[in-house]
This record gives sequence, C-alpha cells and structure tokens, in this order.
Amino acid sequence: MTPHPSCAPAVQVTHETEQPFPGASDDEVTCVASAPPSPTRLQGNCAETEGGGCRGSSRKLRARRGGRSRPKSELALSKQRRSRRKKANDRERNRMHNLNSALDALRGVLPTFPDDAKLTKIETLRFAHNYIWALTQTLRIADHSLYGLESLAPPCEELASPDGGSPGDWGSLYSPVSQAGSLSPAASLEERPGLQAPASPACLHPGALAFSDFL
DNA sequence: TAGGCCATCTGGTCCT
DNA sequence: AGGACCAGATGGCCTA
Repeated sequence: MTPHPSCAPAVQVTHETEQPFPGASDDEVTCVASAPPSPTRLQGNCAETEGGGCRGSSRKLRARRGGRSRPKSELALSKQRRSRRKKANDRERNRMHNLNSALDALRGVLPTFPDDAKLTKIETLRFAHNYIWALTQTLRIADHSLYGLESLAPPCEELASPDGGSPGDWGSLYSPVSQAGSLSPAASLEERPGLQAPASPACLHPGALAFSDFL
C-alpha cells in the first residue's frame, strides 16, 4: 500500500507507538484512508461500498428497512469506517511490536558470534529450536554420565536429531522448520560471514556446555 | 540493481 | 460489536 505522501512512515510509527490506541476523532482524515487500495483488495465493490466488506451490506440494508440502528449518512459511515480502520491499524502495529519484542528477548538468550550479530526473524526461530534441542541432548548426556552410564551412552553419530533426520546431519536439526523453507539456520548462518552455527551438542562433553562449544 | 528483510496497511475470519 | 489473529500486498532500506 502506498502511504500518503505527506506522512513520513517513521514519524507515524513514533507517534502511534506512543499512543497505541489513540482516540480516533471522526473528523480525523488519516493517511490510511487517503491511500489507494491495493489491487488484491479490489474484490468487486464490496470493500469499497461498506465498512467491513460485503458482510456489512446486510446490516446496512436492515438499517434502511427500519432496523434498530439509526440510518447514517454516507459521510458518517465513511468517517466511522476510517476511525475503525485506524484503530485496527494501531492495534495491529502494537501487536507486531510486541511480537518483535518477544523475538528480541529470544535473541538475547541465544549465543551468536559476534555478540552483536543480529539474527533475522526466521534465523532466530530456527536457531532457538536447535539450541533448545542441543541443551536437551546435553542434559541427557550429562544424566548418563552422572549415573555412571557413560559407556552406555550412544556415540555422537547415533544420536538422532529432533526430526529423526540422519545422524550427525546438523543441518537437518532445524527441521521441520527447515523442511518448509530453504533457509536452515545452519545453512543460513554459514552463508552469513561472522555468524556461526553451533556444533553438534551430541558431541559436547557433558556438563561442559559453554558458549565456545557452540561455535 | 536485484534480492532479502522488515514495517505497515488492509480485509477476512474467528472468538468473546 | 469489537478485538485478536492471520496472510497478502506494498514500499523502504540495506547489501552483495
């Protein structure tokens, strides 16, 4: 969608982040309202003729036939529509900000090298998936050692990956996510200079889980 | 300049 | 009725 020329996106974000749910005035003409609809939204005339799309048509008809709701002028309906849309946009923006905050928190507990390297969203999720699995395996191996079952512990190459992938295939550890997309963390991190994927946890010495072990 | 990533808007759907 | 969630579209920014 094309933002209104007079609306700098960054300014808009800042303003509306501070006021997640601003009381949208009916007189307020927002950039959203003035922006042209994207081609995919031009499904017939439904979306343009009534707030909320085609489903609102029945409500409108009911009102005209003497329903409970008071008939509103087109202008009033248009204003109400814009107001609702603006509030919905604010909520959606806020929701995505919360999601990104959670993602940042997740990044904060994941080991990366260099430390300030920022993982993308998909990398963060896949890396976290792998990291949790790595820690789980490490704990399992540690348990074996603790009870003197070290000799019974399967060798590195016998430990199955979370998805049952081929043993020792670190890249497959990121499945099922990696199966859906071409960008497995191992692969993607290898593609990105400076970022390195963790080594196979199955080969970590029990109890010696250190950051360096994942490099 | 192409491609990747991201933020944002938007309409649809489901739920309370 | 209104909010949450979702997916598609779009444009900006950045990097190779």
